[in-house]
Amino acid sequence: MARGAGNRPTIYDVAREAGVATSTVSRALANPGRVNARTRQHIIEVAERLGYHTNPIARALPSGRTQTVALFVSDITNPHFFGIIRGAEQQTRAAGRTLILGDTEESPDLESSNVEQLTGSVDGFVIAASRMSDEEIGELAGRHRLTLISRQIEGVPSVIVDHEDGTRQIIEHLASLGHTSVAYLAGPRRSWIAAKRWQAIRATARQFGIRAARLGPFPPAVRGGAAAADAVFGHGATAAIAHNDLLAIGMLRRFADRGVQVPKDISVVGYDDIFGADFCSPPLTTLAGQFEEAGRLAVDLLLGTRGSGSARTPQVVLPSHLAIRQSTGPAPR
Amino acid sequence: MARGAGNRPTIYDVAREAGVATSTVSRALANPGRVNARTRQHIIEVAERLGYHTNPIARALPSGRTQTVALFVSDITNPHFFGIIRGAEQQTRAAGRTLILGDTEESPDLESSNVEQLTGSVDGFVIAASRMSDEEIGELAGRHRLTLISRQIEGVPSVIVDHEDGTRQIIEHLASLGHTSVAYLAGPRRSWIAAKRWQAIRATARQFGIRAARLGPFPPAVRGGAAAADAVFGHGATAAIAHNDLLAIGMLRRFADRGVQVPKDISVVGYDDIFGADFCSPPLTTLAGQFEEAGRLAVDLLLGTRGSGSARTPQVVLPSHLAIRQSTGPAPR
DNA sequence: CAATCGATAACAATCGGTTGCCAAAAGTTG
DNA sequence: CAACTTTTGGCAACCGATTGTTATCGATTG
Repeated sequence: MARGAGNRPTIYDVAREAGVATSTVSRALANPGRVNARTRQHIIEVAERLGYHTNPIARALPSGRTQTVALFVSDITNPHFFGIIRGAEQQTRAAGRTLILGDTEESPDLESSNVEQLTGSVDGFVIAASRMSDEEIGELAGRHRLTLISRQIEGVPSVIVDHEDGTRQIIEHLASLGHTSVAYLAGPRRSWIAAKRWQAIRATARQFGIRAARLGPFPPAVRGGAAAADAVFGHGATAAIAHNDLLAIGMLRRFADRGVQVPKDISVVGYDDIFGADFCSPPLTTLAGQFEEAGRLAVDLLLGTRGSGSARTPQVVLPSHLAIRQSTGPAPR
Repeated sequence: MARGAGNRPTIYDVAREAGVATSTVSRALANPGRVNARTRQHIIEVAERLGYHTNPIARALPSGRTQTVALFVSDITNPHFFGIIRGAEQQTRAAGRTLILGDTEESPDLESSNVEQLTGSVDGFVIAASRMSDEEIGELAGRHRLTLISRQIEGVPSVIVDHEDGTRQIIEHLASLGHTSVAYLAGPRRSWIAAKRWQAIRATARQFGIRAARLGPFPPAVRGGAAAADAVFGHGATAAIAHNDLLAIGMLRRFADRGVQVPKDISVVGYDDIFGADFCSPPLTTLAGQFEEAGRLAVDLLLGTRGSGSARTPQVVLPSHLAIRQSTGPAPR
């Protein structure tokens, strides 16, 4: 049988060297109090000398706990997720765990198959911007420890950034600039948050007496921006609310190419405040949220670190605020 | 003893249900040919019906192979690494493995302690932009499967993007624009690639009869740009070569704030061609490399997928090309 | 001085697969 | 039909740690 790489010393080596039983070594290392202080000290010294490290695989087998958390994002190339990844990585490490990262490429099937594949290797899952249906997620949540980011479902712990209030801020901002017709450049059909954004836009626009139209969907990436820009230009709205910053940045570029001036001819707003939103041209007005914090919280919820252990499933809503930059301005008359 | 989460069916359940021995189940699932086709079919059906999935932990224990690869990056917030992460994730998944991501926060100690902690849980390590010394890396490479990105050390497999030729392209470009004095805004002291870049800049500049100065080091982040911009302005060089695009973008912003015009008053060049380099203001001239490919290749090398198994340790050098945009122009007279 | 009690350490089962070896069954040949 | 070869399946050990249970030892106490 192939030996594990490197022939690292095992608990048996330590036990033999220290002249005690393996169980004593195990307890000395993990469970102080069950073993004499002197013996314990001796064992620790021997372990140190031999360069012993406990084998995480062997430890995980009986307990079923791997000290590992998986994070899935719907598109690893979207800078929006960097904050989430970073926060989750930090918090996971702070809890002495390890983070596994997966890209689900906007595919609900890849999500569930990834979960299936990693079951047993991880203690729980954080899924950001899931593309699965409510039913699928509910079913998965029943069989695994699972926390959501940017998705809210009854009975499943989640962290989202306040989209309703955020969208209100956007509409209010545009209304105060005199816009009376806005277009929402929609995100993926399966995106829960895209649906919520449109709902909020429509409802708030009505309150402010603003016409709102939904165009698209478009790929939520820079390359989707050209079609989106052309669509909104054809539609005639004076303000465009892009599903996310990637799309918005792509639109800015297209407008520049076509000689459309932003914000003189048209205002553009995005969501997420990603890296680059503050130095694109013109700098983008966008809804900012604490996504790093969202990543941290999601891991906390998953590990049960946070909260008084109340019976209710925690549904955290983080505040959002509009970062107003130069891509929005007074409506053309 | 706590049962593993969910009480998933084991190979024993399948064996009992199918009326065969566990070894037969194991072989039927993994080793076709050692078991009768009919029996095998039956076992597979039973496994399917029971919803059986092999427990990766249990499988890993005897073999010592976890089908898992770890990737460490020196700063998870740097978009430069996104391409690498993405490529590594893709290739890992393509090989049926799982990627573990770690942030080492520019700290050599965190690198080695992370490696130590994950030893036994992963089959190998990919370290991008390692901050460890050659000796430490060599020592680590002796005890673990290890591949480097953006770092070259005798005897350790690695993938780098051609910095010498790339730097030659930068200097040549600046020379052709009439610049006679360039400044290199240095990256972290422990960065191998920062040292290499400066070497190449100095050597090539001499060939072209250009004066070269090294300023810094500066934090390789947008926030480092202000100090870097002021330094190069004070120095008087007409062209600035920033250690990376983050720093370059930070400089562009500072120049804009101070009313220094790029490229009329000063030219700016970066390295990496990160997300945002093409839409910052002005768009950044920068050295582009195939970093996604680098991530893929590094995983390939690690897993031994690539190569004819030659005895020499593979040291891949990927080509680079200068993406010329609007941040460079003729030298002011 | 003996009985009892507590602290400490050892034994052994267990987690869920994999695999070397052997035995039984099936098939082949003289 | 017997002897022999080839499949095929089962037994059992093993990976390295954890943990419930039991044995042992010394100390305390009636």
